[in-house]
Amino acid sequence: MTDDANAARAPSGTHDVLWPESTRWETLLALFAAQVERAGYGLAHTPIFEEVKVFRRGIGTGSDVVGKEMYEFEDRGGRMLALRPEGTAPLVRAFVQHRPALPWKAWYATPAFRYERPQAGRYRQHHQLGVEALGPADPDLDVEVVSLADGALRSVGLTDIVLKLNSMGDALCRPAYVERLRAYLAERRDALCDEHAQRLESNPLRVLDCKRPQCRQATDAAPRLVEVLCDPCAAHFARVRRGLEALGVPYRLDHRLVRGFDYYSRTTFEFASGALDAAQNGVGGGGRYDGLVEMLGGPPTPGIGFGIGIERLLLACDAEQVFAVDPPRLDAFVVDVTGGDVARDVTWRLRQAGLRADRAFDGRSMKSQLKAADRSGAAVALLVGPQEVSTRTVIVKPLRGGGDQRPVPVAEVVEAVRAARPTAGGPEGPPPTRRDVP
RNA sequence: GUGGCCGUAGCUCAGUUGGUCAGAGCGCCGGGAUGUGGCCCCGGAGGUCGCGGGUUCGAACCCCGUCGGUCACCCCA
Repeated sequence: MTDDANAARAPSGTHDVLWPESTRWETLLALFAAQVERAGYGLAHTPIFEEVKVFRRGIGTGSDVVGKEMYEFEDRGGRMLALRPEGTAPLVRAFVQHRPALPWKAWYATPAFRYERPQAGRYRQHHQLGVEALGPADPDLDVEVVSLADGALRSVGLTDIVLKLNSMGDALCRPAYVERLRAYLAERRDALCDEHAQRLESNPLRVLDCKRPQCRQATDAAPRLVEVLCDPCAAHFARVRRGLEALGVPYRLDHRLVRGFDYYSRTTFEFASGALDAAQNGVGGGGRYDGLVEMLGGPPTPGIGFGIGIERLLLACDAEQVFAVDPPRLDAFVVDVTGGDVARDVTWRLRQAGLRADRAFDGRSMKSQLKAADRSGAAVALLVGPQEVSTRTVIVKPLRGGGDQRPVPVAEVVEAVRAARPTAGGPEGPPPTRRDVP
């Protein structure tokens, strides 16, 4: 990029998604929507910003996301607001506010904002696809949600992904475990990295997912939460595991999986792409949050959900060389060298008939217009010169594949173009061509 | 927030130890007799070398600052 110093540009950490890349996004959204709606989830839109307390109470002030990464601001009325850093808390807030009938299953596609230093796969505005299911404490709901996330990732062709699974216990068994872990680690404080020696008191769980070798060593033999779950949590977790196995969803138990938000309880999970060697290889994650609704002022209501990062999912697709999506092509491109009346009328007519049609502007030469027709990817070019005008015809010239050009009466143009279309779609036009999408 | 690397035409990049160093490929625009794209040929537009300051007789090349990008840490999608 060699912009002038004063040329406008997207803010640091944000990015534009322009055509044709945007067709991948569209296709992804459509695939995702089809899968989760098939499972009874309905689309929910909530505001892009919320009162700060929605996130503070739900995610927890101890997390980095809330502590130092939120886009907070005070509006003109003195309200403290924040751009959403994730998707769960806003949806739970909406639940608390509207109290829809249970079970309530919703999905969303939304931007999320975090003030972090940008790097590969990490943006200040990124986008997430996700679902939330409120009401049932049933472990089969966990199975449903995890398998939906797994299915969403696999539906775009990803295969090199690992599902990591853990249980964080509940308010009964976790506190006891945390104390035990703290005591265990306290004896080995010197073996920990500086940072976690510090954080030992405030949040010993986080030491478990430290990547530094010394911390890994110190925690290898540490007591594991899954081994000391209370009976109900253990039974829940066992049922979840059995369900995933029954559905053929492969997973790997990971006792170090301690997700960053305070609201998680019991089942937590994360998907990592093996194709991404960057530090940001997590393409999605989620978990159960049985206390969150109460934290936001609602009645005790269990819940579980997941979020998938769109940018990271697409990066993983690039790395695995899957989910290449062809942008939709035009059915016809009108080339008119007689002043444009025919281009104007014929193009309009084709569009009215549900066909994809475009044309050249500014009265360019035939060569120029044909080049544009070629670049557009249109199936046929419709040529109009003085002779065609006088005979009220249009030359239909195939641009792709074989076939000779032939004159067609203007009155029959729509049918001629429809017949020349590469795909036999409905009157609304062909669907986007998808490659590598099962 | 901390650190490493980078910043030359729309894109990908060349630019020797500072002195025709402002270039190439692709893309874009135009042309290749008599209305017809893709291949090929010819021509053209387009950059105050991110920005500001400094060193020097002279800087795209050196120094400082700044902005942006990128990678890593932290954390996460």
